[in-house]
Amino acid sequence: MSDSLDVEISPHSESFIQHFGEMGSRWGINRTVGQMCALLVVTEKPLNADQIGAALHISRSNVSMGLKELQSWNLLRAVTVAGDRKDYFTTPDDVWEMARTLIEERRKREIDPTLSMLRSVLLQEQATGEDSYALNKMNDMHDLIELLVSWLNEMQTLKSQRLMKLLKLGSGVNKILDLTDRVSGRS
Amino acid sequence: MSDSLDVEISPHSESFIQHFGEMGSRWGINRTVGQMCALLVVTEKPLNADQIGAALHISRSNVSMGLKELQSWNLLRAVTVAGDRKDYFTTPDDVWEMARTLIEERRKREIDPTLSMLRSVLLQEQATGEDSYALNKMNDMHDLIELLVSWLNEMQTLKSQRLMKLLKLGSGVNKILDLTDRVSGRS
DNA sequence: CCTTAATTTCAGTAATTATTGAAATTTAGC
DNA sequence: GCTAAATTTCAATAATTACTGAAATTAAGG
Repeated sequence: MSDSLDVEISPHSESFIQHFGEMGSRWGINRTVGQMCALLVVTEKPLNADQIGAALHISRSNVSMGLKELQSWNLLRAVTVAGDRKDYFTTPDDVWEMARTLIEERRKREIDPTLSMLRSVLLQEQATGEDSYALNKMNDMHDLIELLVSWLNEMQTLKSQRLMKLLKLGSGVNKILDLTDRVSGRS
Repeated sequence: MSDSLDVEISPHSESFIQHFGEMGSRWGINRTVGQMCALLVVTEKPLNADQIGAALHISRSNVSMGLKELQSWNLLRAVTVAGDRKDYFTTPDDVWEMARTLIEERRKREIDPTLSMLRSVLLQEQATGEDSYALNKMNDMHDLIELLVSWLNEMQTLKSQRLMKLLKLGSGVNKILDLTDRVSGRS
């Protein structure tokens, strides 16, 4: 059964969708995918591919490719409607969940490959000590990224409530750290 | 006085530079700029534009544009050599400093504009309560991003040593948080 | 199974972004 | 302030990436 193709988009939502389209290029994603994601976020009901295409004035095939892309980012929830053969899509309700997913995926794509590369280069490091300046830099970078990644992973294990509390504390954590230092007598 | 155009690049460094070129596209930067940055990181001595171009096999004008781009990311240190009219460039020695700069710049380009957009949309919010679902989502997103950004800003104020300690603590902070909660009687 | 709706794939084309060489501008030393 | 070296700008073009419509594939309902 074909639903209406008219998806009501308020001016506010329109701004929001446009913005995500423009920002898309600054992220690794393209305009269309950014707009699709934004549309699904601000639309309460799940949408089918035709509705998405109509709302954003893009072709059906472009929608299909965009959905595949969003799926690869784990940002899609598929919904099946009884008596309708079309697939309906929406994004997770909780923006915190989305943020976590986004951070995790970006880590996988943008940081992990560099960590692997650095590991493999440093592993092959000959005993010759040649180009020690460069190897030293790579080592520093490796350690930094490894620390960041393992910290990120630990944060990912926390419940959203806990994470929020931690974030709100901000550099206040520093004071606590200060305290524990003094107690255990470290610098 | 024209230095040699031959910049020695070890196989290790070559892998490193290639990798940053490829990853460049996943970041918002292009291949060439990624390679230039990587080259300057692993090369001890500052390089001039001709040397960079020769090392990466790119045109002089491309180097010029790339340098401008890197400059806009605050990732360049310019060095003047006595008796040489050419400009020499390198990246900051400390990879932690570079990481901080990178995170700050990415925040400015990728997060701040979205925060502004959300603020302005939410500010215009009419009393009508129309499209409340979308406005609600934007509000959630606004609060999340604001929290993240202010946390990032606070972290930026910490000294590298302090930051490292905090990162190493990881979710261990959670236990301390737990403790303070119990002491002050919160959940 | 067969039919038809729905989705995906893909080759061609459009749009965007990156790169170049030549010309213009800037800069430093005389 | 003149000269020559160094750098930047910019219009042309190369390379890449995005988008489309048509054809192929998949999947649901009888």
